[in-house]
Amino acid sequence: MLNFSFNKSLRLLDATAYKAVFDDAQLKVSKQQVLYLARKNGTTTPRLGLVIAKKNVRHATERNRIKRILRESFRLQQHQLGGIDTVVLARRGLDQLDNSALHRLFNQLWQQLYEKSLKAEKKAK
RNA sequence: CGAGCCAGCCAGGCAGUCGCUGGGCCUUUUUCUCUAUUCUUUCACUUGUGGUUGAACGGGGUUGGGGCCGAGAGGAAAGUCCGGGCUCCAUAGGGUAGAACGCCAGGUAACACCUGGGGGGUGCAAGCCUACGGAAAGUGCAGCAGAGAGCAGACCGCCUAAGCUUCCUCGGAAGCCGGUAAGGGUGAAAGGGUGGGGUAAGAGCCCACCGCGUAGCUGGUAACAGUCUACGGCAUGGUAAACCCCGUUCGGAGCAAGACCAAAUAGGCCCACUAUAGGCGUGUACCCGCGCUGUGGGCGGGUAGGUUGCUAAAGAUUUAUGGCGACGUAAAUCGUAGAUGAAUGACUGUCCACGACAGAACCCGGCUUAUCGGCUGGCUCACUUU
Repeated sequence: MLNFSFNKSLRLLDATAYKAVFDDAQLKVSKQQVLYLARKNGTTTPRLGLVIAKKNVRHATERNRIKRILRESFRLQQHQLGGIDTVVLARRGLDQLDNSALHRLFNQLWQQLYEKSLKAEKKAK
């Protein structure tokens, strides 16, 4: 039985961790409303960081909703990803989507990210 | 039943699966650590004590894993517009400047809030609105229209008594000099209103009533009110969310406040050691040469980071009691989010009225703004029926 919990070890916890991803984004996946930046973290578990700017998503309730659904989708996909640190940035218009559309969007992007990371590994070899 | 007014309450429910945050309890050698007892190693001597080495078996704390239990956004959590608590800094006292407030009384920790009362406005009414001190200290401002807009003003109209001139039928007529704020007209506003007297025509010019002002009296804690009394012929147009004047209040900065612990790197201070030394690198090794460089320890400030502040509170509910009321007092009961790259959820099913506005960030009291609907109570008006 896999463990689908989502505790602090699966999050980016401070500015240095965020900065590492921003400065060395090996993998990028994006759609009109979101951008994923990611890099290897040298461990076997993935970690997630969120940047939902007030500028792009006006209301606090909408920001909370997006973050919750993002974390939920990450929680369910975590075993596919391996040791990757990811920062997700919201763009304008993300708050226009409803919950099910958000789920679809995020799952699609996690899939793309996973495939890209496999390719990158093959190249390295 | 229709239209409307006021006050208060609710903010999708239920079930299943998977999660998040911080509590409580249990469990697990998972980490580090403290410690009782027993045995053991070795040393000292005052010969059974103390130190020391290791082990066994307990107990506690801490960290990690697992399990169970119960808790977990709002009426506005929002805007950050007021007021306070709390924290640090400053502070003899007074004044100036500046800001806020502005009918009266009360409530409160305090307020720009609330309650009660008064004045004004508005609605048939229940009610609602009210920035409601001073224009009789000074300065300023006011489009268009209009003759004139603040020591008023003759455009039309009205008058021709007095004075002058001319004519004359000696009654008067015309003109000049003028008079006049009743009427028309302009304007948001034209310097009290109505009636009478008066007059050439008029005019607070005089009178009555109404209104206004001042002083008194009466009622009221007061704002204020009065069908009361006296006096004043009437003066003082508007604007103070224009400057201003008067009265009252106000020290500053904020939880990124403040307190504590505290890496790495750089720098500071102190102490010890060392100057033909030592360390590192290098010439194949030694001797020796060359290049680079003081070494070790401690202290304090302080950054990242962590802990705390951090939720028990001017607290809620109920009852009693004082008060018209806001609210106060007393007793009993309850113990109600505390995150920090930031939790309080996601999915599925189901029911219905088909779910609005919207997310705590030190904490309270207000105000303001947003809001799908639903429910409860009280009241007003209109209609119908009896």
